[in-house]
Amino acid sequence: MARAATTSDAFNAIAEPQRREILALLRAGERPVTDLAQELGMSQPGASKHLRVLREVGLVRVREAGKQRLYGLDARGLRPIHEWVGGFEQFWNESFDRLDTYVQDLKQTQQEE
Amino acid sequence: MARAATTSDAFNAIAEPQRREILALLRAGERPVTDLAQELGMSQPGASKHLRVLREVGLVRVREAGKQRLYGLDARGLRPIHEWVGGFEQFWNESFDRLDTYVQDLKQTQQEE
DNA sequence: TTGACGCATTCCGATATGGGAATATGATTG
DNA sequence: CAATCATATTCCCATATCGGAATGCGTCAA
Repeated sequence: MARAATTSDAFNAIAEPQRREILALLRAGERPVTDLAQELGMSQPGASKHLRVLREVGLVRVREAGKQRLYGLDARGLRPIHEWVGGFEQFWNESFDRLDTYVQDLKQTQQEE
Repeated sequence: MARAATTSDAFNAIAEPQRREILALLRAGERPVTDLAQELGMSQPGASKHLRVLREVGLVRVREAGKQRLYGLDARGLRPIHEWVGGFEQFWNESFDRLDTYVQDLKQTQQEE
């Protein structure tokens, strides 16, 4: 088997930096593709491809507006990620005083040898 | 270019479900490789490979303990992710009343035609 | 030393990627 | 209808993946 598809879930979709930038931009409101492409310095096909991925995982919605297609944010799919990561909050605070102490002890032990 | 390396940052590293499971398990404390492999139903080399990725992005630390290597959680690298995703919190609440409303309006409009 | 154990690495195959270039599609305008 | 604008899709390439199988390597016990 190979790596999971970027479209397999939001975790994979947001692993790509440019897609994160797109999402960030869309917080300001809906935007047409070319707009996004230009603002982020990517090609039009590039933007379209990233938007396709975001659409497939449901992080973005499209609305037809004449010639244009306006993409808008649908952040609901980010919530599970926030919750999963949040499950580690106590560990990036509390716990690591211990670990740092441990590391310092180690260094000191080595110096003493 | 191809897809970014899984080791390029924490976002990529946690895109893989099994690595997420490893991290979750490690909240309970340090564990040797074989332990993890067995508990998660993966092969030993499989576990080793995933742990390597997690180590390279700094989400995990190793400690030699005789024959064994004890892996421990270092969740600090998850904090930036939590913050980035958190930047969308207002959008998965507030904003989507509007969008849902919009969608309902659309449906109604179509029925009326 | 010889085994045995715990882990890491390497080699393989199948697969999916992101980017660039070219092209197709669809709606709008004249 | 023809031309044009806004997007999407397709093709191609270089690259990196995850998984399985086999193997390497360091540590400990007899």
